[in-house]
Amino acid sequence: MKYRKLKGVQDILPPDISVWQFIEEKAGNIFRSYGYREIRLPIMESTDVFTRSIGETSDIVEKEMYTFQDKGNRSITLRPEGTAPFVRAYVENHLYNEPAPQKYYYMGPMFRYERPQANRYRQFYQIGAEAMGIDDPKLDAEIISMLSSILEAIGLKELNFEITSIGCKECRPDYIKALKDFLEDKLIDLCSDCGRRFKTNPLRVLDCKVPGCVKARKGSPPMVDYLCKDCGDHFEQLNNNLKKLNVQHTINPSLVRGLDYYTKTAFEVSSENLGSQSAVAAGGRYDGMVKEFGGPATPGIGFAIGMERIIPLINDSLKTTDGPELLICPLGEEAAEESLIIAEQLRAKGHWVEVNYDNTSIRSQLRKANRIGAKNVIVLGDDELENRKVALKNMTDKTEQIVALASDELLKILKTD
RNA sequence: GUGAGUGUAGCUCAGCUGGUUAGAGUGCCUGACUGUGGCUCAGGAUGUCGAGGGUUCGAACCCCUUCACUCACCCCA
Repeated sequence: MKYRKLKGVQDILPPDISVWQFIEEKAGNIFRSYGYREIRLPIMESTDVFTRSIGETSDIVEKEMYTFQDKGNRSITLRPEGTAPFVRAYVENHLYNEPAPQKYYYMGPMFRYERPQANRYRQFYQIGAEAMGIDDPKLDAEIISMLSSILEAIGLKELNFEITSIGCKECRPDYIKALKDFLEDKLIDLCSDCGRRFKTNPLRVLDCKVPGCVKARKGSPPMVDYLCKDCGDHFEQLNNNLKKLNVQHTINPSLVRGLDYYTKTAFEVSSENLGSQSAVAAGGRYDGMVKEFGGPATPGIGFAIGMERIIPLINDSLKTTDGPELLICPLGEEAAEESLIIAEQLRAKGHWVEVNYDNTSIRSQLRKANRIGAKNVIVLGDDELENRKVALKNMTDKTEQIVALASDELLKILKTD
């Protein structure tokens, strides 16, 4: 084989496409019922769109971005996530001038240079939503409820909704200090990764799976205890609203976000039925980001669903392999030409009609009809051409009906199927 | 970037402590059935044994290198 696909990308073939379309359709319908409108953005941006917002020292920026120089020596990056480009577009197109909340959704590929793994790819697809201009926790509750509706509509079960608040510019530093104070004298018990995390991103120590670290951080102060008045109230109201909306969730104070721009609400949905990469969707509030992008101070909240994370959870029965409504099997050259004409007439009426191009035995043509899942078949030979009548055979119940060899006669039969 | 596992037919995989001509199942094609499918039966096609090097009288099998895939760590949807 001369060429192979790049590491971490995948070819999505027709049997799987029906699953993708199912998800996209369900999600789109629910988005629109909540007033979210589709937005389509470029898959590449100026590199600094990401470095500033995601955080210079985050793993994504440090080692996972597909970045290259274009012919004009500009640094370009294939988007590793959807929110930063969205905020760029939001500001650039002055979308904040529309009445708040402004609500958008998108579906498309993201790119991260990571080692591929089960349910993790270098090119992966996200379905995302962003709601701008409102900082009321009712909106937080509503968007989480919408996410829940989408996942439910797709038929996912055994999901865990976890939420927390990671505070804001005011209260988070206090908490980080408190956490570091707590961990300081336990540093020897932590794994080497956590030793590093202690310096770069102490919050990360909270979700380390190494048993020694789990033990060492026992009794560590929870973030929610350190929230300022504003963040604390926000979080409390969010919880109340979620209860009223009947969204089952748990509070996980050690939930950590990988991106720097998040404030207050952070949430994640995971599945017990995936491998190690169990997060199917995640999101949070980003109240400072629009201003950082040069727009007016505007709160925002959003989430993204990982397509590749939900697809393995979907029932395989959605993988359909449809066949044509009619396969025309000609015997001989004259019949073959006549077949083309009939097929064209039926297609013009919107029917899926195939013509068999192999001039082989009727047996082998019917075998083929069976294999491609044709619903009906007509055999077109010398007799049929002469009498202008054909037997239209239903492949499922084996019945045959003699009809005139004319498109509208055939049409009548096809329609009743 | 780190660690482990796996590469044999289109697909799933056998192939003993190295032994001569590399197999099975499934799928594919054809026929039995002169113009009627699925079942059955018979026949047929398809492999640089991932690649390169080495050891050996002899390598799919042992050794080295390399590539690819998979899973996990890191991190994340």
